[in-house]
Amino acid sequence: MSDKQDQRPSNNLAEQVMARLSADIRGGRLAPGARLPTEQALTAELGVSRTVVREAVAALRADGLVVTRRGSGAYVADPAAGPFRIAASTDTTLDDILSVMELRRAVEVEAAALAAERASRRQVAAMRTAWRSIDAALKRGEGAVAEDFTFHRTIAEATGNDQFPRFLAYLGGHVIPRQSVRLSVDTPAERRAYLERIQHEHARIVSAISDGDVVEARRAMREHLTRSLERYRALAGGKNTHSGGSSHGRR
Amino acid sequence: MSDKQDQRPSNNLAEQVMARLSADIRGGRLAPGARLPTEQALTAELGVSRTVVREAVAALRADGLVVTRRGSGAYVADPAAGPFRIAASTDTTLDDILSVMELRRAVEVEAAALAAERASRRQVAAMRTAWRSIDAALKRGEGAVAEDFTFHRTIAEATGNDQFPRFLAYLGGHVIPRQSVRLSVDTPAERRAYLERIQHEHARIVSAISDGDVVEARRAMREHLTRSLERYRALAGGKNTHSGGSSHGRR
DNA sequence: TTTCTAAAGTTGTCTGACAACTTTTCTGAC
DNA sequence: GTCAGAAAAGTTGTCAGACAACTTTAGAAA
Repeated sequence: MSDKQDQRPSNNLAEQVMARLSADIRGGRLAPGARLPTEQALTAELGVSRTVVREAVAALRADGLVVTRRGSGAYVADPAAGPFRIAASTDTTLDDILSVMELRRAVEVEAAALAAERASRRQVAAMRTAWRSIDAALKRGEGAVAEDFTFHRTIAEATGNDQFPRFLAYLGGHVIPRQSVRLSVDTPAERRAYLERIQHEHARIVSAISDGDVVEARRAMREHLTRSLERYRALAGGKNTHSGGSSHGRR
Repeated sequence: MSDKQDQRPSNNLAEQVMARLSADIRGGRLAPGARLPTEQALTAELGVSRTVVREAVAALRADGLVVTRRGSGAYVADPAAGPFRIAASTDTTLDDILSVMELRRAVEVEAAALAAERASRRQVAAMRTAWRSIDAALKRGEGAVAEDFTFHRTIAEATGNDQFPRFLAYLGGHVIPRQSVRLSVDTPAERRAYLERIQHEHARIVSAISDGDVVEARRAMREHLTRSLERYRALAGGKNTHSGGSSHGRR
């Protein structure tokens, strides 16, 4: 339930066919391992040319939903495991961004802890270099969003687990671009104070990681990202205590 | 660096063309917003038919890497944000699974904390129901992997943040299937003892969430998943202290 | 300079054909 | 009756050509 698809008419026939087949697969009407109708059958059933059907199947194959075997047919992929993606359409609300930021916080807090356990001297040095880059950008009066992202990436890389930087990079594309909005609402003085506090938080994170202090690294990163979240939440109007929306009285 | 692609010859021309274009985009040779070569140009340059080129572009469009405008051309999508996916090819190593499990732990530990803050009475009841389903399955002598997954999903849903269950569902497809391996190496007695301990851990997690005890919920979930990780790590031969592989002496 | 029109360029769709490969069916020997 | 091999049918992969729908550019006219 609640898949939130882009359900526009899509003047593209191939996309319509793809949406149809994709729904059949995710809806369970086509079980994993089952064979799709032949291209000929689909052209007849849907009233489109084979070109369109083939492009639709190519798209499904790119999403990992089906595999094709020449001479045999197209089959639903085993774990029906399409890629993970975040809506990222035009109707992204502030609540959507908060949801993604919470997910990001979960990953980065743990990344800081793992980095404190595992970071090499060289990786810690990379963090300090990234920190100084932010400082330099701030002194130039810039927002330093790219430098900030690089800083967080160096921590993710220090986990020794490639999934962390990869996932962070993915999330970054969905959160970072809007940070300019956040910064633009303040006066220059407020903004400068804010950015300096951020840098101080960054420094504490690096210190903890450098010391191998897992607990403190986690705490510092959590505080850093939680403040970022709170700031966003305030922007949302303060009426939501969390991204869920609907209230539910417990206790 | 270190992208770890499936670089098999791939007897499918369209996939080769797609890989080529995909690399051009991710490698920055085609900047966001830039126009791709026309289909005609690609057919000439790559020596393939227009059918092949069109299928490749359709695949890229499905991945969100390009958008096409009829009569105008194909353009690199703005945030160049393809979907997040985990390798999941045939050559998945134990280290790969450990990497994913660490990412999962990061997300689920935070999910338990958020659930402790936000879960409604109904959602807590759903957790207890899922817990009893595991119990019933164990009494029937089953492995209860599906029930276990449902249990964890109820917690993710109780965060009120849709990203958590969605991401967990995605990761589940890459980790859960292999749990059968884990269970098959034990004697029935060992296995039973293990599963009962798991259930005890589950119960502590639910209690903490039900009490609204954020710290304890986090701790219980972390302990639960860390033990799972350690078990896997032992299987890997114990020679790796973490998934990174290469050693790097610090301190 | 501005505006309208025509032309060229580009993607979207259809049709037909053949190659490469897999699955099924048929045939013949035992 | 059973099995092995060959033939046939079925299916995806690739190529080629054509036209429709739409966009961009170039040119003509005011």
